[in-house]
Amino acid sequence: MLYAQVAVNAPGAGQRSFSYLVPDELAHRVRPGHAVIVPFGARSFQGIVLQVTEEPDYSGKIRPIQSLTDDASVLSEALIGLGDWVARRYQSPLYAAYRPMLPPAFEGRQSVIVRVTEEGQAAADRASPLQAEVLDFVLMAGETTTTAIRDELGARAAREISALTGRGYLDASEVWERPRIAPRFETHVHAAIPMPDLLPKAAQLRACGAFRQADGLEALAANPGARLSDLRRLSGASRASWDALARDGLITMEQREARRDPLASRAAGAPTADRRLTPHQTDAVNRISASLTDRGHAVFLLHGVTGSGKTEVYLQAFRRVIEQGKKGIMLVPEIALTPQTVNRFWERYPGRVAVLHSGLSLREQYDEWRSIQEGLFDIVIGSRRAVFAPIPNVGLIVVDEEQEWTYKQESPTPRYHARDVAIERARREGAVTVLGSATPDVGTMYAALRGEIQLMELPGRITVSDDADAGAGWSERPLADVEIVDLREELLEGNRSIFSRTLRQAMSEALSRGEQAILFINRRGAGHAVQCRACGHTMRCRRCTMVMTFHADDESIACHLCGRRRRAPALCPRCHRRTIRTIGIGTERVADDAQAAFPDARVLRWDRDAVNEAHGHEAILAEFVDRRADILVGTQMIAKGLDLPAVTIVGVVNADIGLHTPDFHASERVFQVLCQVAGRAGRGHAPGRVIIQTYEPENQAIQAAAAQDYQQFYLLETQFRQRMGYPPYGRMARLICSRNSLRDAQMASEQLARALRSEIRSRGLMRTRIIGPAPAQRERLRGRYRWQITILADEPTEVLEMVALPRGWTVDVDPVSGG
DNA sequence: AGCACGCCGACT
DNA sequence: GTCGGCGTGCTC
Repeated sequence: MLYAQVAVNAPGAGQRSFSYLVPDELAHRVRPGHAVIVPFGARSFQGIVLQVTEEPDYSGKIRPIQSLTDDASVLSEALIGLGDWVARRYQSPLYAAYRPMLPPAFEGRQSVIVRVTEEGQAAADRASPLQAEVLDFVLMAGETTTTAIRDELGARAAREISALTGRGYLDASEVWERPRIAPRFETHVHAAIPMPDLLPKAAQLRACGAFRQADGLEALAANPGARLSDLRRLSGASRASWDALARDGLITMEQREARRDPLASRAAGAPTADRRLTPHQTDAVNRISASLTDRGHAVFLLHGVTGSGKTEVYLQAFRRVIEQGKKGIMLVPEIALTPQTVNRFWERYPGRVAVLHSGLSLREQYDEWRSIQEGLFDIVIGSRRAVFAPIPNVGLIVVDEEQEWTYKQESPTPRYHARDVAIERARREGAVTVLGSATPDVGTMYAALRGEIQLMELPGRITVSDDADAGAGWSERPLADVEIVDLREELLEGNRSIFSRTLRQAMSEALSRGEQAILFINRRGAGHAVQCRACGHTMRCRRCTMVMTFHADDESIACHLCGRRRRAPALCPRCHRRTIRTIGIGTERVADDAQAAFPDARVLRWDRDAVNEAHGHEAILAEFVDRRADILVGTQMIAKGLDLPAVTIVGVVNADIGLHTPDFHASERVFQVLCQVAGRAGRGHAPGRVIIQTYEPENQAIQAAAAQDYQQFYLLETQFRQRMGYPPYGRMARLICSRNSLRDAQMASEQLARALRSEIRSRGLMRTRIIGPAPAQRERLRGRYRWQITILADEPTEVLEMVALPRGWTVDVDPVSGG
């Protein structure tokens, strides 16, 4: 007898796998990685076979697997092991850990088919009016589904179904609807007789009066192996004629899987040549390459400022990987914001790069996934989920801008960090990981300084010359010149504008030279909170208690957490005076003020709102790159890896925003984003200038960013982290409980905190701390109250496994934001 | 989803 | 004492 260990997609299946009997008729087909349907409690669910054994792993009753949904394996052995690690590390349900690895649209829908029984046909008078209505409906339809009953007769009627099945009046059976996206096949036609015989045979058929078949054979002679649909269009021969040709043994038809290639529209020209490397780049490529060959896994941190040539190192490292017959994964923080990186990969390796992202249609995602699994691509580029790409034979995983928090999945579970998963996956598959950053995550640098990660520095910025006469080469460029402007002094001297005199003058000089400027704000939305100047009341979301943001375009206020939107009030709801104003600054306000200050300049706004309304990222970006705008106003998005040579001035409108959020990463984030923004200036031949405006010029994160001094920041920040016991000096896990009432949330979290503390005391764990309970950073979310407990420990997972987590709690291991 | 189990208050 | 409501945990 064969038994299968299955990860079941059922709520409450938890972190365990379940044993099932493999029915004899499936014995030779069920393998690890296959998708199955299994009974679980009263219903059946989809599952993934993790292991097939001869002995059961469970002593209770074992039920058989119901069916196999796909003959192809959806998960490799390596990914099965990785999913187990993800579930443990991030305390997620087992099946959930596999979900990001599965093909798009994998999960089918269960539907229940109902039929009226003989008993039910005679029972109309014994049922309630509502039940009789249901019976009538089902009887009329002959056979229907519970969803159809709900749609036609309403939810109340649908609730009667179980009563009716219980009394034997209805017969219910479950079916699994095929996943909406199944592989699409298309028919290709081949000649079954020698090619030179085709045309004579066609003439012969024509002589017998089979004109259509003759036309078909002629078309086939000109296009051997073509798709049936194309041949039908070319020849005019119907499907019946082709079937006749096949029946007579003149042709054969082959079913081939049809694919749509999302990159197909891009011209596949000759690949671009590798650029000449600096000595530091050469050294980096060689070190990566050397560890590829010795099969041991290695992790590198490639530390270099923006413009130091990290991408070229990745590109040439991938070449070494491909030369060894292996493949690679390239992770980027957000695919829509890094079109230039994607293009460089595509141009260097035309036709061999797959792109995985949510912008594709489901069908495209599915096709891409299948092609990757079959090994048709050498490199997969994508955002965090691509770390789970079904690529066989991984040799290298690159995590570009590894400090970005978009690599952390916040919800739904599994709340994984793609950088850490990348390292683990590479370790399991004997591959190399390269983390790249200008401002590495404090934890990554800490690991590098401890020798767990090999550090490679790319000092300086380089300019690549593609001048053919001079030969492709490079030269060093200075970093931008950064200065801090104290906004308090501006205010004292009567300047109430958002532009300091320094920034205004620098911008006007740059614009008069025909250069471009960027204005950066560390947040999105129009003029921020809405506040009454008379009584100080601020408009907050009733469900989330978040400050609501004013949007000038439709005079509305919106909660950026739950999306609730309403008209901006004209009167203060508290004191009923007409003294409502917006406070803070948003992109709209900055764009308006910039336009007023520089009336001749063309101002362009780039933030999530502008992108959603008008055109896509690439369109807005192209407008600026093509010099159809002079000033670009934007949020974090403009800080990402854009190459904008004509920008010579970058103004940070208010560097303080974000410094005071209740999250231990606050300084690190401000430092990182300021460094990134500073890197935008002077990427061309003209020198760049960065002006950071702040009310807090003595802040050390701002000073370190202005000095572009990573080391200074690192030393400062690690002192703080060590003093507080924050990561990387120990790891963190956050537990959040969400309840309908404040009292429940508070009581539940106090109870759990007590249980955890007593557990820790009785085991004598000295290096484990429980912080809280406290209201979560977002105390109210979607109408529920949220409280949190924070665990600091060397291995928070161990602490979590000591106490069974009650219902209604979520766990975030290695959180990157405050609850 | 549907069932078993245990806890608590209302009744015989 | 028993009955039953309901919250909680379990389903290979």
